[in-house]
Amino acid sequence: MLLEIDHHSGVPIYRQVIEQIRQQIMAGQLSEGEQLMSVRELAAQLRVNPMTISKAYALLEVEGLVERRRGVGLFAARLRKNKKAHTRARLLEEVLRKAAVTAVQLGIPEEKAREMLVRLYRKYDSKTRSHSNE
Amino acid sequence: MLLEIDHHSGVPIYRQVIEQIRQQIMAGQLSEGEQLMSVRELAAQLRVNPMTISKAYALLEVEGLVERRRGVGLFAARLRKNKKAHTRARLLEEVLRKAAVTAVQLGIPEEKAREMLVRLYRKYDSKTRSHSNE
DNA sequence: ATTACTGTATTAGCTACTTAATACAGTATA
DNA sequence: TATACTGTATTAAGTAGCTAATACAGTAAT
Repeated sequence: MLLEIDHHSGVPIYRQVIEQIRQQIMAGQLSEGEQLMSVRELAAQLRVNPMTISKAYALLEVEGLVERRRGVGLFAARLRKNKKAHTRARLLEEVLRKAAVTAVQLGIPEEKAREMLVRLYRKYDSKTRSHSNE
Repeated sequence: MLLEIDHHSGVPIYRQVIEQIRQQIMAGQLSEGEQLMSVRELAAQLRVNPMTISKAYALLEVEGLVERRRGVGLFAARLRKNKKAHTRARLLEEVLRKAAVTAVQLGIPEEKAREMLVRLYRKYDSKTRSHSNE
């Protein structure tokens, strides 16, 4: 498991941890049931206080993405395929909802909003593919 | 000009002011060149410190949506139609970009993201229409 | 110049959030 | 029980952001 923290981005450390672990789980890079690095281990790697990691883990558990077992460790939750797809859809819906509200408020036609999304999707999709070959 | 502030939403007052005025300008409810309420007037109406309003106005000017003239007042900017459309597109693109990145990261197909956007758009579009008849 | 409006720079206090230090608690193994 | 790992509750310090009080500055009309 590789995480990178940008201490100068302004984004809180615990949120960076959450986002990166969430994506690794959602993208299948972390197998279900697999044990994650311990609080202290990850804290040492990132040169950060253990409580900061513990907080990130706690919020990931609320999301249902990991299971914490005191004295044992932290494990990627075993999600049903349905659950996994559902979680993905929920995460996407959050951001798409904001976009939809904005479009409606500004009086931008559905078609134009749709085209803009597709253009942006393809832009980032191609970026991702090129990165995966590095 | 009618604004409503929710002091308990957690959203800073100045941002609530910005968002509501921005929307009123973008939706054409505020004519171009029209004078807006003065800093002190709006501050009194919202029972807020004048500097809070001034800050909101300052940021709206950076966006190019209003013009401040010290000693005179604040006016809705005279935007070319192109400029107006451009501003709208920029505002929408900001939120759509986040959605596109999320969709790509989660491996959600373009088609599904597009369908979800359309569904949400229609949902909020119909809500807006029904409200305008109240 | 005076008056009465406009907006604003500075400063300070408050609050919420983030992070960290410490001490504590659960589990597994010998 | 002893040890060595796990995670965690409490507390406090630091920081950033928001709001407000005050005094200041520009404009217009008298």
